Amino acid sequence: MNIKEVAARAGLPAKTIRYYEEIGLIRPLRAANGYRSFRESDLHKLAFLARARGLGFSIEDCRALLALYEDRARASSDVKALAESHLARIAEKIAELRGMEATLGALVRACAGDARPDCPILTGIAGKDCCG
Amino acid sequence: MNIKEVAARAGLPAKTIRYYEEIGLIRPLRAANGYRSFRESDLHKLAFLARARGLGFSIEDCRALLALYEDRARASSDVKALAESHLARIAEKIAELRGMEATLGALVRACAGDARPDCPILTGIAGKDCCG
DNA sequence: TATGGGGTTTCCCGTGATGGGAAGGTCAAG
DNA sequence: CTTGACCTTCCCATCACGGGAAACCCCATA
Repeated sequence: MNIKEVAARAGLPAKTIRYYEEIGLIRPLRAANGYRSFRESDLHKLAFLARARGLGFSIEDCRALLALYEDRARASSDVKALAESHLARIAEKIAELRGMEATLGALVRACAGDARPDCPILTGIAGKDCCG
Repeated sequence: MNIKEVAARAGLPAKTIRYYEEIGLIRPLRAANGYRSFRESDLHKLAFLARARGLGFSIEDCRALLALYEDRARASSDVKALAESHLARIAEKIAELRGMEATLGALVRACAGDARPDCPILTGIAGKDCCG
């Protein structure tokens, strides 16, 4: 399989696939003409990576997940620990964003949004009572 | 005021303040020795920037907000439009993160997390039924 | 056989918003 | 005069790619 087909099937840009090879996440073979030659196992790994990235795992997390995936002697507790720590990061981010949403939402609701210059959003950002 | 004091009072690292000058968000004076010399107005702008960044606005959004803040002839509708568009981006991100949280959370709950290799998290990421 | 068009390769630069750290100038206190 | 804290500029690194150039490869058609 050449890179374009594998890209289509894994749902990843060709650029990303080359990058993943460069950082050692996959090791496709090479044809005589220098083209990358992907096996089914490469495609499988790329699809795994695409899904893990879609769940927000960092590249290094993905590397660890892939290693666990390929290690038949793994303990599921190792996988779960990784996933739980990522879940915690996700929850933190959500909390942070919700804080922003609440603060900014209140300012937006207080703003008339007309042609006049008076703006609670600006005074809110400027004032000491903002972003508590 | 030298940079360290202004950094402490604005709640920003000195590095960040230098960067903000470099990209033209602030224009502090210079003392004879080459040191930056911050006025109260610079401090005020930096505090504004720190809060706007804390609300998740991008640097370019901050530039626009600062311009509006300094423009006495602004229309509050312009500010509100900017803020609402940012609020929408925040909501999108929250939705995306909640999707991840739901999917990954379900996988984590299904995983025994013991010494055995069987792991619904890995098969979930590997399988076609993962990530919507 | 030439030509065209698409696929592929490597290489280098850019992103956003800083952080780290080196090399060197300046200032106030002891 | 020295020490140590502060300041300066400059360059490189982050993270996960994306854009685009220059060159090579393959296949089909005229």
